[in-house]
Amino acid sequence: MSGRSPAGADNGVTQRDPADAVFEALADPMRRRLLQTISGSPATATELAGELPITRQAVAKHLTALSQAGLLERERSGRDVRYHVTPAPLSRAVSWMADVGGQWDERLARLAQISGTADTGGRRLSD
Amino acid sequence: MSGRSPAGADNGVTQRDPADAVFEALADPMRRRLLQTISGSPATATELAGELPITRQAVAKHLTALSQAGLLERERSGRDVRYHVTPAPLSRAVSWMADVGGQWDERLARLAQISGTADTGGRRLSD
DNA sequence: CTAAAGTGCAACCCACGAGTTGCGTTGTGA
DNA sequence: TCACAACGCAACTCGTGGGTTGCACTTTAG
Repeated sequence: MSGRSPAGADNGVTQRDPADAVFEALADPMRRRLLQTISGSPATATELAGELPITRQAVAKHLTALSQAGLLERERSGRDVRYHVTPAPLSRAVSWMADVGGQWDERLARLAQISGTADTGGRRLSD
Repeated sequence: MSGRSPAGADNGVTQRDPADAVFEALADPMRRRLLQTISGSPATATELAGELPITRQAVAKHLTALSQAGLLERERSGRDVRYHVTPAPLSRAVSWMADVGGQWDERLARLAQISGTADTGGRRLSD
């Protein structure tokens, strides 16, 4: 993404809420791929870089982004750092989607409630 | 987003799958806001621009993006175009997330399968 | 018929992020 | 102790997307 707002001061999207980070993190295909891989089995940046067409540094950046979104957790052991998935934030995202989707599908609505109570505690998470 | 791949030809993320568009569309806060607003009640670009700190043109672009992701549907009536939400693609996204989340929540997994079969027909949708 | 409102291009600007290279630091193993 | 491996930080490049302005086109209202 990019675009900022030469309009000055407040864009209306001033509040940096948690959901932002999650959606932003999931926006990048490479990051989704990483997340998926790690979900299979925890891995280090170097390992991941070995399986991907990008450098370790690039991987590291993505991992940082995913971590900041709360989707990954670092686990250091000696000189290497192993990452594993902490999917909790996903339910907030799911919750938001269900909110937007409305009752387009009763099942999804149920899903929203469940994931909502799962760790969000309730409604309202973004804008 | 940005970044391309000077690495040449195939990055490993060559396949432009549908999920890409959805996640990409949801990445932008303004777009999420639009989606949310429209989900409340269908609206035209000009209407939306009136409630937002950006120009109508910018709104139009976002609406195009959301439409291409299959999240909106245009409905022309005379000189104005009204958009309303078509949330089906969201279930694919949800399905993907549940896939990554694994069995972090058994209930979510079950529902994810359901919403997956809702219009995905099955598993596997991205990378 | 004409003015105004709503859309639809198209060109342009520029911040930001994905990716890179380079180098310093810290562990590990022989 | 010394070499290698995995990290971490920093600087730099460049493409892309969000946003804007400007103008042409079509429909509605008076």
